[in-house]
Amino acid sequence: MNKNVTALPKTALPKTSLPKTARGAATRARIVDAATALVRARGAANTTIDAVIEASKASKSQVYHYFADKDELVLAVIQRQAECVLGTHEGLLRKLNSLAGLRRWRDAVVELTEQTNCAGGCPLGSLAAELSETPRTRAALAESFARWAGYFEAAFARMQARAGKTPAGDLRALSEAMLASLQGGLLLAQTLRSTRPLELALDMAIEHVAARLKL
Amino acid sequence: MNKNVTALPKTALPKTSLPKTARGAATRARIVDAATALVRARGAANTTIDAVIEASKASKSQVYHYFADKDELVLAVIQRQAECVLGTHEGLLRKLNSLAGLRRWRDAVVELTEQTNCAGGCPLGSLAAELSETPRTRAALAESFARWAGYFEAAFARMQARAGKTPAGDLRALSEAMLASLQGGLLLAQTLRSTRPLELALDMAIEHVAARLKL
DNA sequence: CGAATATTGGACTGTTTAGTCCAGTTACTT
DNA sequence: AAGTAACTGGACTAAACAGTCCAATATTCG
Repeated sequence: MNKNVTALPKTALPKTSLPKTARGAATRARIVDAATALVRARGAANTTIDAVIEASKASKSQVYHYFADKDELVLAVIQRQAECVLGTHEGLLRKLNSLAGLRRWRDAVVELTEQTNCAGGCPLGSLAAELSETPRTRAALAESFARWAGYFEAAFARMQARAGKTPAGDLRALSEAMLASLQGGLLLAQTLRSTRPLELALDMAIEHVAARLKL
Repeated sequence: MNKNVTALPKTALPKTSLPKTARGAATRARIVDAATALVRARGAANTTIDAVIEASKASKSQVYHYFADKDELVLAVIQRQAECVLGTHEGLLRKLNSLAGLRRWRDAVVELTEQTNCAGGCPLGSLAAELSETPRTRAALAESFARWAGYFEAAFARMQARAGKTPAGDLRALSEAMLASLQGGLLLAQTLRSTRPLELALDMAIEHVAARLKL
């Protein structure tokens, strides 16, 4: 895939149309949804277009009508998965403004991980590990992580405000450390099939936040 | 690959011989070394046997003489990479017995990451993200992580002993949190192409260790 | 030496894969 | 209704792929 010696930038000329009717939009969505589930289960490299076609009940011409090639589809999968993960965490973090709230978020994450027997790891983290060496996928994933960190940052700011502290300390740094703990904890949980490393990593990060925010 | 409905356990009958002469051992080593480099660069799923053959200057019959199938070769790659990574970190951690030493280890890791422009992430972490959903590869990776945590644990024990403290606290938990920070920091560093999240995660973990060990 | 065993070269097979192509159908517009 | 554009079905191609096979060459050892 994309082993050309002269790999041109993909965005040059679009060549692939966005859906222009509701029916087309539904087809495209079915394809992306099926691809997202398959990539989640087997990774991008192990997901074939034919499998996506079968799972989405689409035809080959439909896939190539909306996506120039497999790389484009994978990019759409990243965006779809990011929407989903960031949506979940934005919901969990949106109104958070206390250490107790942060601990409830921790419990929710652990619970979610337990429910899948620690399998699969973080949907976004797994994509990041596989797709961080190609520019466009890397950029999409980097942006997603940045937005994720932004949700933490906003929550920490609310925590600080609520405690009557003047906004101080590097909240961005704090949120990056939190995200790193989460990702590392989820990866170890996946490999060791235990939520323990995840719990330990998150508890450490929460303590760190409390200390830095003087809460 | 291995899509049989009746997937038998692989260890049943070996069918593949270990090298019995020095020449054979050298061939096998060449194959594993080449495969390890390719898997590191492109992931296991994107590494073909043919590419391994070309890179190692071996022939197809040589590969299948020493490995029953691609899965077996990937397993050998995991073991090889684990040897390498654990060897490096064991060397760095072996004589460590102080907070200052831990900070030097941190600097070495950051330095190493910088030298590759944050590309590739952790060689073992990347394998873990890709290969934690198949039993044998997952088991090999879990064991490697456990050994890695063991090196931290031993270092923390020395730190505690040197400070004249009685061995207290859950050193295992501390080392798992440290490993999680390292893995999460390396993943974010890889995706964001910046050592900053790695530095933040490691500094947080070191502070945590200091606090728990009362150093 | 000479038999037995280990190793090697590489052609070959059957399957899977990404991607192409075009004829046919559906929906929108006027 | 007719013309245009969007969408769809699926056969087809060329390349890549994992894995097989066997004849040939080395190496070991009694």
